[in-house]
Amino acid sequence: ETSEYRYRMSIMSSSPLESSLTSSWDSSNPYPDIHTVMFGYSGRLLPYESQPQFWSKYQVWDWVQQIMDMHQIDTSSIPLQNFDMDGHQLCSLSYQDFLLAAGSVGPILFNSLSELKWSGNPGSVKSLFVVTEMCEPCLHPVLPVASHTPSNQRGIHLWEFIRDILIDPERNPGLIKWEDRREGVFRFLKSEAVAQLWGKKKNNSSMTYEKLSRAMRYYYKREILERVDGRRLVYKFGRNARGWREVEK
DNA sequence: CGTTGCTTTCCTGTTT
DNA sequence: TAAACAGGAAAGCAAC
Repeated sequence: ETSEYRYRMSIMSSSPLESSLTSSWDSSNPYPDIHTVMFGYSGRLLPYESQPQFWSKYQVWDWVQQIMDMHQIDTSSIPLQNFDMDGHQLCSLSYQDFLLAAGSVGPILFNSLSELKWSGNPGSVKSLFVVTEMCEPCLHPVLPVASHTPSNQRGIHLWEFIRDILIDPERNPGLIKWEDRREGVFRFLKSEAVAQLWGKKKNNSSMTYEKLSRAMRYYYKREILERVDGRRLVYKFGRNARGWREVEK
């Protein structure tokens, strides 16, 4: 497994991906550890680790955003809703489909996907072993998703929506990151993307971080959130926020 | 129908 | 300077 590991690392180190990842991971830490470089945010598995046709729709989003980052394109310049699909659907898109979905960015995404289709790692037993060894969520399994994704209850609250993205790193496409897991401190990495996703949930295509953050500020009074001063895009769960701790119930 | 809770929208001003 | 932060004010809306 050592050779495969070195192979992976050499790919990662020589690509623009590394700088893209480390800069958005934590600007205060110039020396990201192996875990960070290999798995990115929240210990999640990078979509590059498997074949695109098997990506979840969250991994598709992740891929789109990382390609945009690599090309220094603002994520908000294309409607991410157009990529609300899983890897299988993504792989069946034509060049024309990409043009329609992403305009001038379409060809970039199309070419990137074409490359991945050819060089995609089949996902061997060894790579799965490495993932199991290093993936934090595997060592500390989160509570069943069903208890947090209300199928019977209508109308999810914003803070629950944020929490559910955070506690399920597998599905968190680098949108929000824990700053201090135990204390419940977290930071928005892609504020506008989170707003779009929230808007999608509420069937509101005009949602922005500006408006989302106003709702977040209302949570301070209700002690669902606590203030974190001087740190942009950073929030902290308060005493009235439930279901975010690692050991809770 | 009216109330209530939770936003959503808009705004002006301040801070980073 | 752009992006966030702060809140007041008021509208929207679904549940009750």
